Amino acid sequence: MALIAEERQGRRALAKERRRRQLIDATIKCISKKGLGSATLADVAKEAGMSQGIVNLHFDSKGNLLRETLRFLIEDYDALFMQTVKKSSGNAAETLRSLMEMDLKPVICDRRKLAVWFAFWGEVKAVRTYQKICAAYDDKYDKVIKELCRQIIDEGNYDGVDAGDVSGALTSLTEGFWLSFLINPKSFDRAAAMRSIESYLRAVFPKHYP
Amino acid sequence: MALIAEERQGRRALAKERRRRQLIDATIKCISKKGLGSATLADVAKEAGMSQGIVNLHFDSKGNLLRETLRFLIEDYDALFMQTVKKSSGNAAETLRSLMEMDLKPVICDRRKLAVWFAFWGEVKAVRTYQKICAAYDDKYDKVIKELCRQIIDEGNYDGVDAGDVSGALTSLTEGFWLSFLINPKSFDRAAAMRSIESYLRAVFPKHYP
DNA sequence: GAAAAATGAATGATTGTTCATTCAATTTCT
DNA sequence: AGAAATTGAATGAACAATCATTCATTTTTC
Repeated sequence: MALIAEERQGRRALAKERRRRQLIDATIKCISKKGLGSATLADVAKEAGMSQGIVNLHFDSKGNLLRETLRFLIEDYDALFMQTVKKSSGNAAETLRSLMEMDLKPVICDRRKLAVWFAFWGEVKAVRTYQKICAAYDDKYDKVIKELCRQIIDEGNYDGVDAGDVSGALTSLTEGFWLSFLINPKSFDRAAAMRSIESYLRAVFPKHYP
Repeated sequence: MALIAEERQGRRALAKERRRRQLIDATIKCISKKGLGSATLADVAKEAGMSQGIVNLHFDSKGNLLRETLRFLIEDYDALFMQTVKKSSGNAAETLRSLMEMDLKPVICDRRKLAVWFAFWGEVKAVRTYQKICAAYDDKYDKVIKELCRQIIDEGNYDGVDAGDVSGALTSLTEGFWLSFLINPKSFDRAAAMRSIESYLRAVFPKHYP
């Protein structure tokens, strides 16, 4: 179906999709540079090298542009997450470690992108749409990680370890590291962060992470 | 020094300080309600039940009001942090746990306040002043917690445990929980978060947290 | 009654949105 | 196939709304 639709698309439709993507890229740059509140449509258009009214032409309104930008960020993350799960299928312990490593990779743990994530998170309580989008995906990832923990606990017969507690700790760990990196990039150390995560995994699941 | 300054203050000066405080409170409410970008000075004045030009009278500019609001939030947190350290002096392990518990107390882990924290964090990369303020305090807390970890490691002769790694992980944990609470308040469970933290402490310092 | 505080209407700058117009691509017609 | 007609993308000037800031005036405090 997607193929048929794409075949139908002439140069025009493809160009349109490209334009939207270029504008979203420009939006990300502008937000990371000036903040969500101060990034204007003129800034975005200039950053993209296009004209004043271009955003309203392609997105109708600023609100739409911002929502689509958030959606793009999430889908970008989601694709990497799913790909990571798929690649390392089979071994739960290995999958879990891969996912933790993924969150610290430069593609994700990039200050420019993180600034935009936090900008949206900062409006989550004020803008219901943002919250819904974020909450839905957070739930999804939490379920996957919890299930991996469950499997590991089952395999290792770990006593007194709750899958939910561990998965909660793991996701919080990475999100907290992101904040540290955003606020204090100089003192942040990717390797140290990964060590922290591994030391935690080793402590909780000693048989799986020797 | 603070006392002398306050004694010097007549009713007027006190009222002025009270006004500033009321305006900061109103600002916090407005930011949590509308977001940092959409909260206007008219909103703040209305929330405080005062007149249009009141913010410029007391803070000169909107930028100043926002900076002072961030400073207020931090000093508020700082006071509690220092008080917690002071109270539970003596035992490093106990102090550390108290600090972790503190971060999950309703006074701190309050969605309205957290929304404002994240709003500022979302602009950290764009507004240098915010970054400097946040980074300075983050450093301060990191040092305290790292020192506590060092003591615990020393007491317990823990091998292969790095104080910096553990303190980094602990602060990341709480900050990550704050984000979870902000995004998904329904599925967030204070007790579960505390269990996660304790499970981490138990895993890393088994002799101190049995 | 003088000084300070507070008000709220007015101001000017910023910014999202609209729209008439231009230009290029695609389709239709011969 | 090539000319004419149509469509839709893109522009940027103009518009309208919003909002921080100012200030003349009123109210309160000492």
